Amino acid sequence: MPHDHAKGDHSHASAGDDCPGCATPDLAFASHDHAHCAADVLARAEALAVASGARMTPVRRRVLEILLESHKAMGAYDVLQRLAADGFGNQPPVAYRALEFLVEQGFAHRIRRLNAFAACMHPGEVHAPAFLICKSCDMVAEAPAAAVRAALDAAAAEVGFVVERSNIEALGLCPACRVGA
Amino acid sequence: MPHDHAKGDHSHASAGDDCPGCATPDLAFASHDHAHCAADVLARAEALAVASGARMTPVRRRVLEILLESHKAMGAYDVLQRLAADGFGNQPPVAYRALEFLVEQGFAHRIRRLNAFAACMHPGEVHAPAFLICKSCDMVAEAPAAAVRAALDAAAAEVGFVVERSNIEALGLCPACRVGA
DNA sequence: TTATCTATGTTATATCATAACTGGTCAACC
DNA sequence: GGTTGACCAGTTATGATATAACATAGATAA
Repeated sequence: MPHDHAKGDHSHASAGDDCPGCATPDLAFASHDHAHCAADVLARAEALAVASGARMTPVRRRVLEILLESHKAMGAYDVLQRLAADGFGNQPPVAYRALEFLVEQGFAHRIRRLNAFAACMHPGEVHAPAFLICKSCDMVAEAPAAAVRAALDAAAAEVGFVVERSNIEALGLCPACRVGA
Repeated sequence: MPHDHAKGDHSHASAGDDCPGCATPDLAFASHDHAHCAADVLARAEALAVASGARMTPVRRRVLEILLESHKAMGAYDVLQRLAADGFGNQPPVAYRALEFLVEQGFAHRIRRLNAFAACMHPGEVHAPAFLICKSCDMVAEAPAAAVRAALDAAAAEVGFVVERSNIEALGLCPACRVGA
């Protein structure tokens, strides 16, 4: 098993078991079959939605698909433009509501540093990611950050503060861009 | 010595040595003589600016004073309103430029989660703070987060990512509000 | 003292986000 | 079948945050 999932090994909706997300936690920065990667994540999200009773409507699905097209974060208005081109509404709330749903369900993440959103590459897995944002190619990866969260909780506990939610984002250079520049 | 400063023990511009910032890293959440606290931080920032050749102009000083009035983060437009009331310009760039200067100098921090700014309570000390944001009283404390940063650097390094800047913010309940609620 | 640099002020606009209301769809229930 | 209630999508309108670009004025350095 490539890595531990907090909920045990997840089951893939698609056939086969060469899930890129399992093979590489730093998926975004690794070269991979992105079509497979995106389809796999989408399928997993769909399955989770069915399981939890959350309604994966056409707009919501389309927004997730759009986010999954690349490992970059997208602004709500960029998403909106794409939606409008596909015949969906073209007013901000359409995009924001779908994005909010995806974030709530854990199918997408909000990257505060960029005022943008990125598809979650590990839907259904309990993960507390740190976001690694490459300033050169704009790609965003989710790094496993259990240790970081633990350190943060400890630092907070030291002053009597109880952490409820946190965002941990790092700006820097991904492996590929570090070599290039 | 209350705690270690990376640059050695700082010297206080004000007399005495009962610097609240030294006594309590979780300054914001501890009850303290805030007038003293603010004056001390301001004096330290002024001294640092002189030392580094950075120009602490009237607007910039005033913005820092405003931020120092409480341990809460303030939006740029709130700051602007205060500036305008004091006879400074009342257009957004006036506030944004002063805030940008303060952040660059390390005299203030940007809290991305709040789209707001808070005075740095440890100017001149090398520190990599995590921000603890109380969702009840809105106060923001800087927790010493060297360990958190180290964990983040390590998690990033594992996938070949080099961290340049990072923001670590936690939302939760401060000691006082935790008791109250 | 002139040239240069930096800071402030202003106008205008870009970008990000949400409130409030309208109408449509679907399932549960009578 | 019709009604109800929940939820979703669409729209209008506005609010909140942030920056580009240019004009003016003050400090610094030659």
